[in-house]
Amino acid sequence: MTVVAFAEKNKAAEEIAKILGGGNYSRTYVDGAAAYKFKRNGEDWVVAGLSGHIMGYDYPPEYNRWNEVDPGILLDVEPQKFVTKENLAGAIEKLSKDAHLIILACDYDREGENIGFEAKELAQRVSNAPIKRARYSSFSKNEIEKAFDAPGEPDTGLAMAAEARQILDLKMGAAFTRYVTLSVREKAFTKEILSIGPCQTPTCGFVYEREKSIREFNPKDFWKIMADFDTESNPSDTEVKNPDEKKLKTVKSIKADSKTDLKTESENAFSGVHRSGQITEKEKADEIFKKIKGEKKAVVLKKSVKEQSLTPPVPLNTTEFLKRASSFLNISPEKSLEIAEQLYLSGLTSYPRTETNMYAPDFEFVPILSDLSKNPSYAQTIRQLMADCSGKVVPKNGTKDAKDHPPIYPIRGAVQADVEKMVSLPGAYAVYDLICRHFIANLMPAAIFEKTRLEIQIRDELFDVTGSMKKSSGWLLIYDYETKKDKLLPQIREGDILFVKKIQNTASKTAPPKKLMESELLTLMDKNGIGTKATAPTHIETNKKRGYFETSGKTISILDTGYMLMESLDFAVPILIRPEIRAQIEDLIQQVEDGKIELNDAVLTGTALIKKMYGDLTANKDRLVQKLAGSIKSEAAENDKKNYAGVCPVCQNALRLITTDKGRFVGCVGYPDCAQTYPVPKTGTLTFLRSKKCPKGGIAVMDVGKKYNWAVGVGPCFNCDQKDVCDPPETAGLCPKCKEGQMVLVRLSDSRFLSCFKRCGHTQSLPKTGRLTVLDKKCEICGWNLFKNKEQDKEEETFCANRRCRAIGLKNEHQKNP
DNA sequence: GCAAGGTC
Repeated sequence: MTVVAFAEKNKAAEEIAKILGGGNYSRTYVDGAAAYKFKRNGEDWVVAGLSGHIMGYDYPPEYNRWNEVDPGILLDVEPQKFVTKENLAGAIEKLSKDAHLIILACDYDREGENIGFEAKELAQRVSNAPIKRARYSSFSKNEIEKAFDAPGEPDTGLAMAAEARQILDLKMGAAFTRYVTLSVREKAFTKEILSIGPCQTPTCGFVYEREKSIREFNPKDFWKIMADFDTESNPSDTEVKNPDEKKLKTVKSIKADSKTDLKTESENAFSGVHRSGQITEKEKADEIFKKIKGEKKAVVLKKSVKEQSLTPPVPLNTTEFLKRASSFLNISPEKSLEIAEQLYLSGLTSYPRTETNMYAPDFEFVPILSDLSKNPSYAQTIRQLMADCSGKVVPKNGTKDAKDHPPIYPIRGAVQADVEKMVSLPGAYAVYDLICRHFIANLMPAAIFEKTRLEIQIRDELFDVTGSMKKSSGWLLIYDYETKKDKLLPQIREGDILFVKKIQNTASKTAPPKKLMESELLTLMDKNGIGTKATAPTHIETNKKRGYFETSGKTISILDTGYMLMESLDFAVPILIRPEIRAQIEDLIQQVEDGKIELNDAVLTGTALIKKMYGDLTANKDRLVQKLAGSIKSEAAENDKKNYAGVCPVCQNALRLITTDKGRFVGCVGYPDCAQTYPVPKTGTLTFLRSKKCPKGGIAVMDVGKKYNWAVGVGPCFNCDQKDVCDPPETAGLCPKCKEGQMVLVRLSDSRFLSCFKRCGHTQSLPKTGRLTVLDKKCEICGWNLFKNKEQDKEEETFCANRRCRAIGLKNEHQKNP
């Protein structure tokens, strides 16, 4: 007879075995699941490590044929629970058979309780043994022993809360996703899925809101009055009263200047901003400027110097870690989490999925610090830290204690080569290094800055000047991801007279909001309870995969499909793109967790809520489909490089070259809702010239049969009065046949010749090889432009290409005297 | 083929 315990993951199972077995345990495998055996108080114990959920919800197979099932039906059908990991299910049954006591020992949270219940359900198929629950939130010996010595009862409410979430998420996701996807496919051919979900959609909503405020932004004019001051009348005059002070200042200034601020002419020069800051009325700015513009002197009215301390960052939880990896290392949340997972599995850092940002009171920092000293990049700082606090380090803790896992911290010290050997993902060392530096920085003293403020008066107008100088690096010594540059000011006292070097009144416009950064999105998701510590990166990836938004570096840009989907939903079911949707479902789930309502009631109420939204969505089908089908067709057209013409001025969808049996034209993909078309020439191969922009506002410029250009919506380029500006032709001279058109140089891929621009048909040959250019000089005999040709290994040749001219034997003449 | 949540 045995005590069998199930932990949520392999590592946890091993930790538990290590503690309860007093260091003596052995590992076996049962159906692929690692199980750790040991003896405890004379009893046999087995702790098996699971791998997250073993079961999942899905619709019965007959509802999985999209084309045969009305998506709305899915809201009246209950999803069923299936085993998704057969081998683990088998392992649970095998182990449970011989158990006289079964202990659920998954993570102490909602999903952990639920995973435990999955194991419980499987165990009960083969065993009548009592099933208990061990609750622990760290792997301290004390806590683990307590949890397993006196295990409690499983918490049905907590487990059923997760159950409610799974059912409602699936119902909503499946019904909405199928409805939108199938509706759009009625109008636009696409294999892509347009998905909707209670986490992914509000995530996209955040990006949409920012994009909308950028698009709707109205820049406003403002004026700003700036003054440049100097303590000396002539900055090049280096006469110094106190040589020591001067030397010191110079050193400081060079430090700042060499990095960034090369504008400063001397260390005695600095600039200030008029007290009014951004002045919105031009008259007011002009009036101030007029009053002081000739002034040469200013007086320092007030000076204040304050010390400001910048405390170190609190310990890393998952969200904070992902944000910093994105901002500092430019690594996406998904990749960062993957790297952190590998670092964790290699024993280099702690468990990466945690909400907690404070250490347990008995956390031992010193052994880790001394191990980290192995890495020479940290050794010096750690030695200093230990010396300064005489071995008693104190963390700067955060305030979140989710009782799940400790913050992310380094477990072992290692140098770059070792880390890269253990985790062969790009960025692995950068992530490890960030975790180590963050850990050390957290234990270090605050950084101290000296902030100086000056109030300077020109006549009776006030200017503000600020300066800042780092007095003590503190934790910034090891955490130099965001270096703040010093802004140095010369030594100045109240009452000093300054020289005014320049006063400027500059007109500018207010800038639109910036695009959303990935780290900002993570903050928004965290704040609004979208996803969990472990899933935020997945929701971002889902949106990228669906083509709703994309990231370039750290910034996120919405794509057309994403914008149109959000815009349509914002109109039809506004709650769907906002965090409220998650909040409402979460509220129901919480009631299940608290035992206030039953699982069934939560599913019923939640389903009713989803049905209401589904009704609002279907009522606005036309609008939704029109916008989305348009954007999907546009995207396809844009990818069809050969035929893409540009953006339709009427409906903003794509214009493309359409060829039918009856002819060809440029038309809008929004057809039949938008019937915008433009004619194109009937004959000749059409090629879009992407580098050419029509100065008369043509949609695009195309090359027609390598003969002439055509601007879509404008007409043939040779009739255009902008022709010379836009596309100066390489002309030789008047056509000797029709005497109307110019002979232009036609360059084809494999040949070149002169052709009449009026297309009378007259052509004339040119040298077949060599680098050919049309010169500005004219032939004195016939008035044609002269040509220059340089063939490899030959002398450069200048000549008149006019056959008639050459026919009368003057070629040599031209050559001699071009 | 649809969601979100675990974890490898």
